[in-house]
Amino acid sequence: MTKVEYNLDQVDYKILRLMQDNGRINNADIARELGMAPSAILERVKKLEQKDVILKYSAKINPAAVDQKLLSFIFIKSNDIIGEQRVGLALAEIPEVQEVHDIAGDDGYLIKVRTTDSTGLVDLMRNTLGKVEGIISTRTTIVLQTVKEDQQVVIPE
Amino acid sequence: MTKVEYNLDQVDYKILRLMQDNGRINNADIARELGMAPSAILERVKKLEQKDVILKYSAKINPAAVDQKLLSFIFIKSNDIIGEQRVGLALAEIPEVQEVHDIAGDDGYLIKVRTTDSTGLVDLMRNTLGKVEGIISTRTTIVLQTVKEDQQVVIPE
DNA sequence: CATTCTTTCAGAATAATATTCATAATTAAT
DNA sequence: ATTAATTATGAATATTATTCTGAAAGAATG
Repeated sequence: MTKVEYNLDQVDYKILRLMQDNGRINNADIARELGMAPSAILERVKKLEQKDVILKYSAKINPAAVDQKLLSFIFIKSNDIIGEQRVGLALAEIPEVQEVHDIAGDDGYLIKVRTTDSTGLVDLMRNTLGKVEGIISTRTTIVLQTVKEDQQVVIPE
Repeated sequence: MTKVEYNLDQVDYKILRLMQDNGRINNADIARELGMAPSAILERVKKLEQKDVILKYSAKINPAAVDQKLLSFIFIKSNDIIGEQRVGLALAEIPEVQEVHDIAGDDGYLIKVRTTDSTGLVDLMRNTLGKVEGIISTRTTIVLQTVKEDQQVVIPE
């Protein structure tokens, strides 16, 4: 348990807002936006990366373009002991599983899964989930339509 | 309803894999990786952006670093008619709401919300959700711990 | 306060990448 | 086959990234 101090200031927040919105914005543009030198921006961005404030950069790909049209959420009850997460880690290794959350109340997980279609989902549940030791039951929720989906976080001040 | 043809080939898939993993990878590096000229990569990437295969680039920010430590999922029952989504669109406008999915079965939505803490969640539910017309009921699920969270999509071939 | 230590920034110099464009190669269409 | 359309290359130029030195600003110390 390492308590981390982030100590971000107003300038950091501005940089984060810009980069959250456009992960490929360049230092020169950020510098222009904030009225600073590019070299100063570079230093700050590197620091933000090192402090794990910025965790990753990624291109968001249209799931339909790669034939992953079905989105589902599955509640999974497991026999994991509190704290450990044998099942959770096994679930996390499945490529179609985008998220694994340990949830309160149900000694279980909520996972988010993308497959080609319902057949792909059934296959995944049978062939992959079925082989994970410790799963007691599942309850699947199919998404008909996604109205919003991003990971933009609210940045203070 | 516009049926779109994406027509992606092996090279596109390789580019997508690289960019999904590192949204800031540069054309020169992709070119080296694929044994092509940087200018050719640039053209393809631009095309992928225009065809909405690549939807967005973004920096993933550590929620804890900006004091958004609590993640919750909320099922929301609404009186929206099938197809319309008055409530869904209203929910999508809330900055703390990262995702809004129209789900099968319950004439309702599943939303993903980040707040500072449980107090922030209660405030949001009272002050913001409470003002959305058409919400019949809610059921909240608190996330204790996240094991995995990304939007990496499985890319074929 | 003065001094030291630390952090952050600016600005210049250089390295690397992005972008453009004309041409060649490849692929698809008829 | 021939033409048309797409995609790639390679060179030239524009921009940006990166490094580095010194200055400025802040924090900590006595």
